[in-house]
Amino acid sequence: MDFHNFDIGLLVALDALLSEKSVTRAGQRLHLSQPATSIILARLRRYFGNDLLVPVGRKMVLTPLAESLVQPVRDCLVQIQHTVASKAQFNPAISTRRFCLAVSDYVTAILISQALQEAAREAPLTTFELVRLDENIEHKLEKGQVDFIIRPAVHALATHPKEPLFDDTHTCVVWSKNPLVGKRLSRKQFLSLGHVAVHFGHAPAIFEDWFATRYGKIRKIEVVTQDFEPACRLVVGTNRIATIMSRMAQLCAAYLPLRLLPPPFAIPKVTHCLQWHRYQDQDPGTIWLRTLLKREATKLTPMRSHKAEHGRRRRARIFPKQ
DNA sequence: GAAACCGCCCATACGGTTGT
DNA sequence: ACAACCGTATGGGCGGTTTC
Repeated sequence: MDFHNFDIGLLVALDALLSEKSVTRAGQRLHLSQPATSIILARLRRYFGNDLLVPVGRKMVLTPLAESLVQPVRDCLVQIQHTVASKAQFNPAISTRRFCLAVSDYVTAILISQALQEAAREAPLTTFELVRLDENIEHKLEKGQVDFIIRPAVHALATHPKEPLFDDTHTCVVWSKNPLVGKRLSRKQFLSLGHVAVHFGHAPAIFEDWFATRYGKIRKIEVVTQDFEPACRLVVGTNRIATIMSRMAQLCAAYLPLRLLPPPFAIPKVTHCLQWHRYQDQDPGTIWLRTLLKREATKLTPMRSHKAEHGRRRRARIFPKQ
């Protein structure tokens, strides 16, 4: 193939220039000086026979040709990045690779903490970065800045592969000394209490979304937090209630004065799935971590529905263990 | 309102460094 | 030795702010 002196360095610089729309900022991103970046821009202009970036007042704007290059150039770089990674051998025993996972505190608590213990045994030199499920997370996956996203399957992207990991139900959480709630929770009580809601940046947690769609804004949401664990802490010492994933509720109840109650609504089970970039589908390192996460997920105890749980407790009272 | 000033940004000239 | 690339210094354009 003849690229007429167009090398991958120019492609990386073009990507920086197109996304930053500034020679100075592109230079900072490329760890080059502004003049060096300006010369690269001049080379790109000669190559394409187009100004690419033109000054409008104090800003630089993209020409139509440059606009048309933004996504193809990005796709091309992501594909190169993943191709290079997939060609490299992955040996867990000696790999120093860094994996970036976008997860909630809930997934970290119930799955990732265990999975990383196993990873430390199999691949002691690998490192991990856990990032929040913020509004840019899909963009970060597209750009190759995040290797995996673990979140409810209903939020998964259709454009990238995914695999279900585990199911969970919802549980209502109140302070153990909450005087307004007994052993059971009625719909009337649920609606009369102040609520602690969980929102991940721009998006509400799956229960909040489900409830709002079904019943509208009929709850008193008194506190909004970004994670599940703080939601549990924020009901302690108050008459508030939080509705969160059951495994997280059980974990928190082990060290916080909480009472767990079945929700007075039939909330559907939530399937959490693992998602990765389509270009990483054959990457040996990604396959290793996918396999490990899937294996750890199967070790999670299956969640009983609350109806079954009630029945089990009743049977336990009737037929106590000897 | 106009001029002066300032800050930001880009392009160019020039010299140093590095690899072939 | 030469080419390629980089950084520093510098100049010019532009817009915003200040001063008169």
